[in-house]
Amino acid sequence: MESNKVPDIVVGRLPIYLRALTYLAEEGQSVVSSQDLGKRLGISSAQIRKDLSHFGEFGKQGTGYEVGYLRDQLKRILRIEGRWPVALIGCGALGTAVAYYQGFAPKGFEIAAVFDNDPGKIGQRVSDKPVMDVAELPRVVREKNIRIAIVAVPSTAAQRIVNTLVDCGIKGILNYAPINISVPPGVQVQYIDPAVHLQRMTYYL
Amino acid sequence: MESNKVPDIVVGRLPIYLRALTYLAEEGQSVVSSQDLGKRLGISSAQIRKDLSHFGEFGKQGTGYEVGYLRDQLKRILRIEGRWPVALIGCGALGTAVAYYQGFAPKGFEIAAVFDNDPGKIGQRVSDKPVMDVAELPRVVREKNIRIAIVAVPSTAAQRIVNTLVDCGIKGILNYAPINISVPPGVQVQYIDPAVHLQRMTYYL
DNA sequence: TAGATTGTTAATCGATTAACAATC
DNA sequence: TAGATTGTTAATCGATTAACAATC
Repeated sequence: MESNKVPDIVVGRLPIYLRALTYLAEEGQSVVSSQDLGKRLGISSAQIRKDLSHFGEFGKQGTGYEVGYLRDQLKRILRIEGRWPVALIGCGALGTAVAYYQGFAPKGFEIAAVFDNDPGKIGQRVSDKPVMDVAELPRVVREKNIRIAIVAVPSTAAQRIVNTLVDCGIKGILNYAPINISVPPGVQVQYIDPAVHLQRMTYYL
Repeated sequence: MESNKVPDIVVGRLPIYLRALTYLAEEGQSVVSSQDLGKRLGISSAQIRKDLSHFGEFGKQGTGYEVGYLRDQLKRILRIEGRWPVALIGCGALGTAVAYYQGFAPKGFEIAAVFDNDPGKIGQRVSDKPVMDVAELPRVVREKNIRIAIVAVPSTAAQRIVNTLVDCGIKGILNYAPINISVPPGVQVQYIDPAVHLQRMTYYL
């Protein structure tokens, strides 16, 4: 095990491994080799072994990896054994869809609070949660110990709300607004922009 | 200009550059240097110049890049001068949200047809488009000359529908199902899995 | 002209892969 | 034991960066 700095690109692959292992566990497969897993993901077996070796020794020579065990270890490494509370900012069409999305809970996240700045929306319920005034962000973030936020506001409002979030102590932001935002060091940002993914494909068509 | 094979990672950054240039053009900025742009995106100026150099010479020494011109060149390179018709498969909560998403049109895509296999949904309208039977996929894809599809079906159905799409001649797939799918060479796949992005951040929290 | 910035080369840096001893 | 597969090392491959001549 090398306990130095693990490359971001390696950390970025762990959730992909985890997703595949969770699937295999559901399928009832109890053991998987790096070769099996690699074939499934389009990744070389050497890369999988090297990636995992950053965190420890999880396999058995001649056999491979115990699916459930490796899955749990990856959850531990990624710190998603429990359930992270997440703040959702923006309750328009996109934000509402995010609020109803079923995919977060099984992966270790729950929308703990929903915010908007439209008086017409504040107080209403979305996916069984009350929409709160953005002004309440600092209080709620503190009270619920929220460290991650999902930004689903219009592009024009994105940087402003991100600044607010950072001030509230948010350390991870998942940004659905199709715009680059800037954050201070130590704050993680990930982007979801489906159009960008489509544009990555057209070059090859 | 090097007209050999352009690395995928370079092609992948072009939509990011394009997004920033579109934004700058809207802001009324007419010229941008690689340094400006890089600072905005958190990318080195050298990398931006190197990336662009794969496709031609677009800048002017001492000045930088004309924003509108470079934006249009990137659109040309990415082949998004026109509007690509896209098939949307799956009309549940997620698919419906995708159908209503406003972000595709300005980036060069339009949902040209919506499909589901639920008789209760077929014939209804979603975002002003009729939901069609998946059985009609081959005909519609051919008639509308569709080459890109968005998959928003349950994980359990994803690989099956992807196989159908590939048989229909689809060459690019944007997959919202949280599962790895396999496709033959020559078919592009991109993934949208918000939970994976969240999991990439928790490691650092 | 002086200052700024490009496009490109060469050097550096980092990631992937091949290979294999260890061992289940 | 024989076969298979891990974890790790060293080699390879590719991507990023520094530097600078060219030139606007």
